[in-house]
Amino acid sequence: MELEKYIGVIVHRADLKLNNYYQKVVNPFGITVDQWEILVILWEKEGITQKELAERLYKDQTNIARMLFKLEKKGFVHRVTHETDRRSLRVYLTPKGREIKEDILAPSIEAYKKTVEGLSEEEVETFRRILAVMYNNVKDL
Amino acid sequence: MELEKYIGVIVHRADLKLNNYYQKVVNPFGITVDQWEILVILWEKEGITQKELAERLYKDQTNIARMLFKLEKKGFVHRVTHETDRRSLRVYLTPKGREIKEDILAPSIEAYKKTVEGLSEEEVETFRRILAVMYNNVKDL
DNA sequence: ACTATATAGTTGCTATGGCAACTATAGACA
DNA sequence: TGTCTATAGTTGCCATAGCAACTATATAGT
Repeated sequence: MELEKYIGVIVHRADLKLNNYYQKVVNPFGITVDQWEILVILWEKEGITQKELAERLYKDQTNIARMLFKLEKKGFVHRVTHETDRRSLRVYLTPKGREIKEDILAPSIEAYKKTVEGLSEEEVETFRRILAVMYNNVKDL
Repeated sequence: MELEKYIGVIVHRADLKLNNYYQKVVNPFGITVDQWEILVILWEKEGITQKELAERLYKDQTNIARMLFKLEKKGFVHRVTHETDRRSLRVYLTPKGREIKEDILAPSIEAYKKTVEGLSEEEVETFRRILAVMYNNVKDL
């Protein structure tokens, strides 16, 4: 069977190219794409714990912790021990972390538009639907 | 804009899950998914150079070299200096490398079927087409 | 109150990805 | 032939991903 027939192979290739492009978009802000994902969540709601962040982003708690450490080192976020559960850490934005929210929005939307260029709204929706089916097909295997 | 609206985000998540599943499929053979990709190419044609492998797989030559090093260490491939260009290395399968080709085919096809379960042939083709459009949209940006 | 178990987070290890710098060889051109 | 440039591959660095082992704290059950 040809390599490109496997869904995982072509999705992986697309993922790398997309990530590569998105990285260039957020590069001027001094963050990585994955760090940007964390910030997007925090712009919506601060004070959530690392575990909640991990669940919200479908990412490994280990890696969330490490990314937060880097974001903290760069001055975008800070972490505070949970008042009633000293095992947990609440994550908050610094002024610097809040500041870039508005600046990064336009380039982000621009990136989205470039990604779906030449495709109808309906095609994009179809894509999302099929991707979700595939995701659910393999997620618990 | 909501995080899940970004194509890169959802494709990345799907990629991780797919990779995770495919990894379990090839695990019993003692290889990783990316190493499997290399083997698939070699099963089709041996003696190509690392550079050709990288181009064929749309992967970084650096990483191809490292994966080949691991495959060599595990005894699946061996590398021979090109007869007329001593900068190049030709990659060949060992008997062990050829052996698993047949054994791995059935589980691979099974994995493909599970991935596209519940989708029509046409839907899968549509998905491939749209993914290709997105890929081409961002590949040179 | 005491013990056993569960949970939040961290550390260490190995995998790929991508980039820059480097070595060695090949090829082009004067 | 000698030099300059291009190319194949390697090494080093930093990014995320995922897993196992570990620490510290919280909670359930006795």
